[in-house]
Amino acid sequence: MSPTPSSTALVDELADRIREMILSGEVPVGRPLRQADLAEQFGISRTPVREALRQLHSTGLIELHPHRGAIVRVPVPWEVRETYEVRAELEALAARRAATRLSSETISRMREANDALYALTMSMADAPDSAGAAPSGGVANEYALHPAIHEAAENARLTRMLHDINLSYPRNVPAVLLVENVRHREENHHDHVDIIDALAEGDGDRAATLMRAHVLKTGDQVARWYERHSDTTVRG
Amino acid sequence: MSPTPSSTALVDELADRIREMILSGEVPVGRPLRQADLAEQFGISRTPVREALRQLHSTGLIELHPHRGAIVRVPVPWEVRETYEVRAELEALAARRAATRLSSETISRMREANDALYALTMSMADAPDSAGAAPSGGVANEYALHPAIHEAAENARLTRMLHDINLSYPRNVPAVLLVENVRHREENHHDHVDIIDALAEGDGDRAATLMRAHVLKTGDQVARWYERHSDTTVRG
DNA sequence: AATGAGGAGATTGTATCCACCCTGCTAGGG
DNA sequence: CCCTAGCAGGGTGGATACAATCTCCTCATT
Repeated sequence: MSPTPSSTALVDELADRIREMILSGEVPVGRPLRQADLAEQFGISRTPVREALRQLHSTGLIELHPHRGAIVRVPVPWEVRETYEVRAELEALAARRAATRLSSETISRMREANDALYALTMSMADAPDSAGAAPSGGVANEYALHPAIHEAAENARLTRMLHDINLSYPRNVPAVLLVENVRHREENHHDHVDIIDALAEGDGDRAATLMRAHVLKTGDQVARWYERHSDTTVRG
Repeated sequence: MSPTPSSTALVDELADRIREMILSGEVPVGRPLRQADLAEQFGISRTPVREALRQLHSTGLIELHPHRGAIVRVPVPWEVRETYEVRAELEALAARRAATRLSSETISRMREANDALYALTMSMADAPDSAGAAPSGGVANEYALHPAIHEAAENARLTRMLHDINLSYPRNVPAVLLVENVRHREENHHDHVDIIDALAEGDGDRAATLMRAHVLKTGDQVARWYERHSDTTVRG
């Protein structure tokens, strides 16, 4: 969330910390975020906390009610669909641009990361204990393919907007989808393979089309997940 | 810039005011924005000013240097191209969605607004005095077609992202392009007519393709304008 | 004359303080 | 018994005060 030049470290880092608490599910959805509590928790005053919360509000992660405080925003399913529809177009653009810019080494690394992700989700499914609380660090690799494409697209604005979208909703939802559902896991891997193939051939149009369909499909799955778990905490 | 629930009125309104000062060119590019000055100017304390500036920073309109203050960000031409490339995809998506949702009355009103804009730019070109300092209020109608499509697209996230993009750069640049250049004026009007025709026929794919090309062309013109006026103030 | 150290002024970043707003409880009246 | 007005408490929004940092000017030294 730092467009070009880094602003002050403290409030941005603070916003990152709070955002991480929300995205990881450490702070349940709907829980009010008390400025005084956060200030005490981080050993600072309320002023930076206020600014950090406002920053999170601008990205749509929390709601700010006039004199009542801030609460973690609970995304309704149709919002998820809207977001993924936009994300699909942006990811498609990124894929189209990346197709003519990716080096063969990078593509090889993308294949490896994709296979590694597949193996990881399989192993996590085998251990049903950890299936629910997917460690965000490990499954953050799920996005390893996408960031590689974003970077290769060489469009800072595009990268930033996709980054912002990724920080809009708790990120453990797509992760649990991969772990808990065999079909999703297979389809995700297969989609990625197809996309990488198109990128390897330098076929931007096909990569874009595949990517758009892939993201829309994922969005549909995430939205369905939210529909199933509606009015429920999103702790995984 | 208010995602869903309105936060406090003051800072948001303040951010709008400052943003308007920047977008309208009232504050020259590169001029530092002093918190104390703004606070005194609006008769308030520095605290809300800080938060408003941070809000503007998150949209990329200003730069925040750690202990040195905020300055209006000068967009470099390649940034403009990047932004318009993203905007083209989003506008294309909006057009595709709008094609199946627009009522015939709305389309009629869009035609009228488009013709009115054409007449307005012609009259402004006839009066060379006001050509340079195009009143933003009048030429804000240039966007009348686009917001109508955004609204008809019925995707809040998409609308918000397009809105944010529109607030990223001084808006008088596309305006002067329309006023000062006959070919741009003609092409713009013609593009709009074609897009409206496609929308009237409910042809989403064609509307999207036309819109994408239209936005990319406009972006190219704007980027060229910036290239010509590089290291110059953007006052028109 | 050029360069670097040092200090004064200005400006931002953070902390603290006060006033207003909102909410929930309680008491009084219908 | 129910409904409404009033009051107390918690919490945020804004103002003010203080500390830290940066810039620029000045002056001494090479």
